[in-house]
Amino acid sequence: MPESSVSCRTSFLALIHAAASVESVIESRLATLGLSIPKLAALTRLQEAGGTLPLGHLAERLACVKSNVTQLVDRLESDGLVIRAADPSDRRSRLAAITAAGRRAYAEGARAQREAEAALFAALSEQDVARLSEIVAKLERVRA
Amino acid sequence: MPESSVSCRTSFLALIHAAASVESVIESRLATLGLSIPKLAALTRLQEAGGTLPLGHLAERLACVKSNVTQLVDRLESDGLVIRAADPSDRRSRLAAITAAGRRAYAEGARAQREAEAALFAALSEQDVARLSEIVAKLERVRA
DNA sequence: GAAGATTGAGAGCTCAATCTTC
DNA sequence: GAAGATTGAGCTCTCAATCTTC
Repeated sequence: MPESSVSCRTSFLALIHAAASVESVIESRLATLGLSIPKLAALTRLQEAGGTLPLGHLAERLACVKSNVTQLVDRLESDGLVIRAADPSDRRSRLAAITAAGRRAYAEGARAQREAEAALFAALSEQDVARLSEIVAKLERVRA
Repeated sequence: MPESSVSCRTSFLALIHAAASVESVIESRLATLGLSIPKLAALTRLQEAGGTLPLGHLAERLACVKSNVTQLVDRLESDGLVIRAADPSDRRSRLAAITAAGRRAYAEGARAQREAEAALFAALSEQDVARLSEIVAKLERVRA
């Protein structure tokens, strides 16, 4: 769990960073299943797509760079959760395919994630959630 | 800039993650100065401490593991921003000492950070900031 | 033995360069 | 040449093991 602990003092950004660190609630639950957030995210996209996806598309849906997916799938593959297969329609392309073990891991991971999120949700009122999205939207506007 | 882009869809955690990604505002400004958030954080702690700090203390103030600081100081050292010195009082200990270039980098970096934060602040009302800290506090409570 | 720091291995991320196939 | 994927180099971070000094 990397999670830039070093930056935890950027005055008001500290708030945002602290908020982000609740990710660790989910992270630790997933860790007991041998999963991580990036791994579960990949399995989720794969599952959503029916089990198979060219690496490039997976990268898009994960909103990250292709080389990142190459390595993520490497790890997933050595975990036995995914395998690479040839793409019949284009020999340049490689398909990431979820395995039976991958589906099981996905199911358990998704449940753990739902539960952790429910706990987080429970701590906030509807109004809190609304305010949070509003604030985030304002902040996002600066970013551009 | 690592910044776990892959996890950007954990339903409501997506909000928090999006918020955290405003860090990139600061990150890119620092990048033009050859700095990063962790590097600037280390220089800041050093500056606060009068220019010198045993690596272990630096790790504490940075709220991270010692081995992380070892490597961070390695990079800072090859940037010429910090040097390692012997600790006269304890031969086990090594001192990280900020250099003249390090002080200059700190000054520029701190200014860039202040400006970026001011821009972020400007986007929020006082009430927004208050609400945000409140929400973060609630979330933090779950984390335990 | 305990406290400093470092090293080794590995997860997660990025960019630039490369290789194959279209 | 452009689109797939991969590789190489590097940043940030963690944990476990090691080495030196107390």
